[in-house]
Amino acid sequence: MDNKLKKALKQNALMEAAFELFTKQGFGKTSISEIAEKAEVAKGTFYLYFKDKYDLRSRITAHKAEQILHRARQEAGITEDMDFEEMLLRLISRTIDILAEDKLLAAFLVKNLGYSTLQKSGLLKEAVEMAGGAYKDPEIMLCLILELTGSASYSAIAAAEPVNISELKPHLLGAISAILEKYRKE
Amino acid sequence: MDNKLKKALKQNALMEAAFELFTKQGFGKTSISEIAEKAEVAKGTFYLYFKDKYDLRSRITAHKAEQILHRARQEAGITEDMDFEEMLLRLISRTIDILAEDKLLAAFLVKNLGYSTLQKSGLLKEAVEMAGGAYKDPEIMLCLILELTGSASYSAIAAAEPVNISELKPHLLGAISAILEKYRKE
Amino acid sequence: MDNKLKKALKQNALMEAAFELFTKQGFGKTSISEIAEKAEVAKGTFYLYFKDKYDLRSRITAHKAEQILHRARQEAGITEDMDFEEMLLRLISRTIDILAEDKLLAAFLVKNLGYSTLQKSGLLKEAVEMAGGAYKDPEIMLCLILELTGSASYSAIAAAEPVNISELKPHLLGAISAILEKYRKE
Amino acid sequence: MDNKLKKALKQNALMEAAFELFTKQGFGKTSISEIAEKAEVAKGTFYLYFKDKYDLRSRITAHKAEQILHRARQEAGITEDMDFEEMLLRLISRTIDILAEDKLLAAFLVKNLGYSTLQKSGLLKEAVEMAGGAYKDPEIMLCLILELTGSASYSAIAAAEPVNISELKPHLLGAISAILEKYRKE
DNA sequence: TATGAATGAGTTTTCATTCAT
DNA sequence: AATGAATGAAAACTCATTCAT
Repeated sequence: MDNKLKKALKQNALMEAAFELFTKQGFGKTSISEIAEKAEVAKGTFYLYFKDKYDLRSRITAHKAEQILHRARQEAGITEDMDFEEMLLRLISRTIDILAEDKLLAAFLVKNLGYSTLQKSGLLKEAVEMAGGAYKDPEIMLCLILELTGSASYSAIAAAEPVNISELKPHLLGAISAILEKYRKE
Repeated sequence: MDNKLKKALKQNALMEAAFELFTKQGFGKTSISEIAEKAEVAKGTFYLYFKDKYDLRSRITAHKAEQILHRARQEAGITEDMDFEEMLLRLISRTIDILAEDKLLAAFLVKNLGYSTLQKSGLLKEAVEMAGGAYKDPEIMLCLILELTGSASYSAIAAAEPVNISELKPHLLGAISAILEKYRKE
Repeated sequence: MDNKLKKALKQNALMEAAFELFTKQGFGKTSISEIAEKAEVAKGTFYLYFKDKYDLRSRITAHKAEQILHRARQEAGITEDMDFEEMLLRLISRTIDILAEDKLLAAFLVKNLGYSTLQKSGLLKEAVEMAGGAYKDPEIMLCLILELTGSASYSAIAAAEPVNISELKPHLLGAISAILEKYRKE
Repeated sequence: MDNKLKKALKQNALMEAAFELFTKQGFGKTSISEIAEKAEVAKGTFYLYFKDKYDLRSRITAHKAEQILHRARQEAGITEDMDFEEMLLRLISRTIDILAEDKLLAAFLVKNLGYSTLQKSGLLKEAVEMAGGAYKDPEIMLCLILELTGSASYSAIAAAEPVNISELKPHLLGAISAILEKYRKE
């Protein structure tokens, strides 16, 4: 009903407010009062939707990650006839582009999105299976690729170190190709 | 003389106590009282040595990083006649071993040691110069390698994901080789 | 409604408690905990109403000054047909009587009520205008009178120096008359 | 000896440092550490010379007041043949000039120098005796004059309210004349 | 459901004072 | 006499959480 809609709106307002504050001033320096104030909601209302700050953070993380991955997949222009390498590179490339548009989101996800969360999302399992035919040790290989991608692109996005993300991107994709090559069953 | 020694000991006691608490229960959940208590020092003494918790953290980070790198270099068995690749792989391998022995230290450094801190340490600059003769874009290449190493080995050390560190290590070194190969001047 | 009333009551309780403590033991030796305890309110509640001790003090000062002036005016028995001198003397006389009843209040106001606060209150401006017709330099004249009154009666009220206030009062009013005389337009 | 000189110098350094800090940031916001630091003396040394902050303050007050009064008397150009009124006016005028040169000193003395301290200084007693011949109630009269002078000139010096001190001075001296007139035995 | 005043435990921080050197 | 590191009691201030409305 209208009621459910309202509820969802309040929850969403809280999550968005918290996300902004967490990214701008850090999790530790953000209080529940601040979040409630920014969301234009009473302090007590917070507890109607979330157990505490930690609960809120993990729900934001999952939500944001899902959004990003879903969008990246949609926009990556993947077709049936592509091979695994091309699909993966396209997906990564598009994800980087999306994160590059939003430094704060990138920083937030890198800090809070562990490999284990990704594993749960199903996407990774899917990818491991797809890679299984043509590559050795697909899970380890994908882990290496994902860690490299996350870590290096974060550094370039957030601090432009050692170079900015658009300059880094071809290098990163090249390195990924090299790793894939190494793991390809001859 | 004696006084300075005592002072250094107190400071060290505070840093060690804080390090343990930060790694065991997290930075945000550690209070200055706790640190002082664990260091067997009065609360007020903390403020004789550190401005606040943040100051303490950054000084611990720098200190620990320097320790690790120094030890790794000492123990890596590097000799004059080695080529760059061998030296780098040995250094990384030894660093991983050291970190593998101490999960908590690994976690702490990954969280708090940014690429920029490493850059300041001088070691990186040195490596870039050494690589300059035989590799294209040495800084970017090294950045990719370091991010991959830090991120992947952390995941393996801290959570044994996707596999434990001893299993991951050969894969990681292999991936690094593949990246080096890609950047080698013909 | 009821809520607002409660809020006002709490604020008032804090101000009254603080006033008593400030006057009895001094501002510097009064802690916020003490104030809260005396007001029978939790420590945190203090910060719901006041920024800090300084904020509280200035609000008490303004509040007390307004109270006193209002009461003095009410009780001074001023009528339309009186001339300025009579009105002023009656007002001052009544103010002194009120302060004489409450040494601590007198001490508090003398310490914390600057001339500038009085200026803001509007009463002074009014008096300046009224005096303008019959007296030269009315603002300076009134300033001299007020400073003399405040300072001398404080000394007599608080310490009975050189004599107690009831003995001093006629002298003070006499001195004020002399000053008025001096400034009267021929 | 040299030793006594050294001692006196340290004590003096502490008093001067404290005076500056008390006037600049207030008594309550000045700590003993700060005073010692500014005096370039170890914290513990403070306790060799003063019992606590209050002791220090009262000694500074007495010292500064004596200095001022002595200087004012020296510079007032008083001669044997002057009558009481002229002497008093000259003394007050010179004192105001001295205080006008040093706002902070003026503020400090007004806050900390009570009428009772003045009484102890002997100067007041002397003045009362001198006035005794020609004026009624000489002590009360002098008290009124001193309170008026202190209070009004402080306001003008510290805040230029209602006008600056050089503008106020003739008014103040005029008012004093009027008071003297009133108390003169016919 | 929603509110926001109230709480008080817990945290940071300051600082007068001591005392071994 | 002089030092200044160390102390710890006490102050200021924060904030998650509750609960009456």
